[in-house]
Amino acid sequence: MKYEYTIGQVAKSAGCKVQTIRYYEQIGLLPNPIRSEGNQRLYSNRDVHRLSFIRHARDLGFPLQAVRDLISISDSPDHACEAADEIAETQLKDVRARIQRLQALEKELSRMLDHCHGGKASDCLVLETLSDHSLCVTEDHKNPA
Amino acid sequence: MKYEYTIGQVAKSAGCKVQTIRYYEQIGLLPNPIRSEGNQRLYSNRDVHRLSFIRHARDLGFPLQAVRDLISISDSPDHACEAADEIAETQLKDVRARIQRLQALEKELSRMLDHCHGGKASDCLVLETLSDHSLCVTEDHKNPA
DNA sequence: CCTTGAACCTACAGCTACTGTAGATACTAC
DNA sequence: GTAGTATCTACAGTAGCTGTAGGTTCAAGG
Repeated sequence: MKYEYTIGQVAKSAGCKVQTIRYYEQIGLLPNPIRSEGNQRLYSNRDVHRLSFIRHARDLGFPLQAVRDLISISDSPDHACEAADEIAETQLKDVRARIQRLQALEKELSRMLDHCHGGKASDCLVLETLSDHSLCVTEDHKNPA
Repeated sequence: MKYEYTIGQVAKSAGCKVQTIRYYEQIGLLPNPIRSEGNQRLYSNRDVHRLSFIRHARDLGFPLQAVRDLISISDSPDHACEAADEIAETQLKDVRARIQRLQALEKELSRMLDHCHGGKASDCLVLETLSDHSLCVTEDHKNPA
């Protein structure tokens, strides 16, 4: 196995910061890489691949713990697909819940702004609405998301 | 002005934790309340009102700095409504961007899962997709949100 | 009056997922 | 040889709380 990439090159190809890679190493998400004579980290293609797996999962909004689980699944020889499935499904539910919540927020915010644009500065509906929760149309945003 | 509410009562009515209130006080979002003889915090209706303003803004996703700005606007005598408007509008844009991003994630996640359900455990598309960014249909999720 | 238990107090550590900084060393190009 | 960039370690800081430890205060019951 060739170890040919510096941390900077790897960071660039993964679209993340150098510190992020060191952070992943520190928390055990990436293995300790070998070092050059001058004590600089050297990465193989395999390492690069793992990092891109992590970044992709993170881009998809998976929390680090889920990424950890996904890695251990994909590392295990029998690839327990159902477990990976379940993690992805949990994540999907979470994403959908967040979308719902954000849409409720959007509704309330734009309602607030619509009214305010029409009114005078003296009776700013933005501030009034914020002051008085009872003016809310939607109460959905109180739900966890 | 009557100071009649304990921190616990205020927390309950605002739907937040006691610690959160102390935290808001610490960072200067809530004024230092008066204290009872036994050194316990006592709040007025005005304090309760301000906390509910803060919580409502937070429920709407405003970051604390925006909340700070909104408070100072609503505290100022001439109520610069346009400034409040602008903050709300920024927030609305942000919410919409987040919705877009999350919808892209949703699409990719469900695509991933759809394929996986159909396939065999041996070629888990969840793990494969995560491994290979090039399998992505949407690349939108790379945009900041 | 005394005790019990809940609510309160301060001060600080911990959470997620990084990001930034300081000061030192290594590598690359001219 | 030297300049400039990349890397190294170690640690502090970010947002927005939340939890914990170890101690006080308060309200109710016996």
